[in-house]
Amino acid sequence: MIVQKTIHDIFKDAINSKPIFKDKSVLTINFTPQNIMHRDSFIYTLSKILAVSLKGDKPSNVFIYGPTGTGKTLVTTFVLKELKKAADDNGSNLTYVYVNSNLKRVADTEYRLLSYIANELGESIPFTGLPTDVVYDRFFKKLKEIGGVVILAIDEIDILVEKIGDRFLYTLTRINQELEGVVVSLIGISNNLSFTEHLDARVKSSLSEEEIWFTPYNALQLRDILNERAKLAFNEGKINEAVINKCAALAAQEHGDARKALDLLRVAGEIAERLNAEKVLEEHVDMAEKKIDYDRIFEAVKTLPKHSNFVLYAIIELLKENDNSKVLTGDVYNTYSDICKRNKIKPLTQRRVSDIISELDVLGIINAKVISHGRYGRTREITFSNSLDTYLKIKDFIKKEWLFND
DNA sequence: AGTCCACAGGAAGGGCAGGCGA
DNA sequence: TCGCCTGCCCTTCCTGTGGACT
Repeated sequence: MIVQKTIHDIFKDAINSKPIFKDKSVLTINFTPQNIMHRDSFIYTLSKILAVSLKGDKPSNVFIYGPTGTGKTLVTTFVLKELKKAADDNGSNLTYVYVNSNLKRVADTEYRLLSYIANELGESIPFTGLPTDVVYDRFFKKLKEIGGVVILAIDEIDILVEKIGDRFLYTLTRINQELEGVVVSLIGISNNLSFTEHLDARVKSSLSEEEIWFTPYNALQLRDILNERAKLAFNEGKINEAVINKCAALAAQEHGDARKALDLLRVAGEIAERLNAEKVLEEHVDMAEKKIDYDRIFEAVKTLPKHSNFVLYAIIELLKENDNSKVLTGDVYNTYSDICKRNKIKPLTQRRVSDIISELDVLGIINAKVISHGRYGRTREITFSNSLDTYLKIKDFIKKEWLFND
């Protein structure tokens, strides 16, 4: 009788229980909330700077900087959308283009960037094939045709400058003297303040006509944000205050990163869902933290070409042998060459492998620090940026993916 | 103070593929 | 189809470098 009642309850619960999520998309970075919390002063400042465009005047160029997940992109796109609405209502000629330099095939080269912006403005330009000056001509022609005020918001502008230099920015900041009937204004967004030190002095002063520094969120502000989003994202009773506080606290430790806080909350919810839990618990947040780190590395590794995978494989093999301490470039190159030979593949040169190690470091897959051993030379010291378990899984993936003899 | 190591990393350029315009 | 232009990946050649050793 008791058993029957239990089974009955299980079935009844299954029928009656609500899913954990109401709308998961609320917890992604693409979601723009109606109410942007704790960023009022930044919205006000940026709006004030851009408002002159409604009268057809050129707004100052703005340089926005601050750590990751402090709402720079959110505030900028929000203000631009509102500005566009106001311009349309007002009959002002205003156009804006938002460029994320971190997207592959957008800002790898000056050509790509130009063709991307031109395409956004409605000028069809192939992604390769034309001489750069022809692309510039078409771009300028399109700008003249559009006329009015054109605002270009370039996100992660530091990555752009690193890849293609500052010539393009120089041209853009000088464009208003060259073209009649159109004014172009720039918004540069970056989480790396020091990058401006390498800019041409004229570009630097021009880009920084106005500067806005986005301060990180504190744990209380993150909690407010998460609470607001959780109301929209989760069904009632599926999440409690303690879980939200934990996500906020973990993200606050990492320079107040709202993106990280939202990721933690979303992944914790997904884990709870997968484990058929009644609601999201604090232990799900711990699991989420580990999963996010693994996924981040795995996603990066998946896109790497063959030789980068082999180099990473060599690093993992060596670090495992060395008890997870550290390895040097020379050792990595020897092991990598052995792996290539075993698989009948011609190894790349040490010069190229040195660059691959740098690339892996930039992607956050490993840590590589240049150190000097004095008499015994200068090299890079390579360590894991994550747990050994994560790398062993990555190693298995590489082995399966490239089917080689280890 | 000078030497030397083991690279780091810049510069130049080759080879290939994709795409355009005549 | 062909010449031209670009991006991408790579090699070759080279100079620079921090600090232990002599």
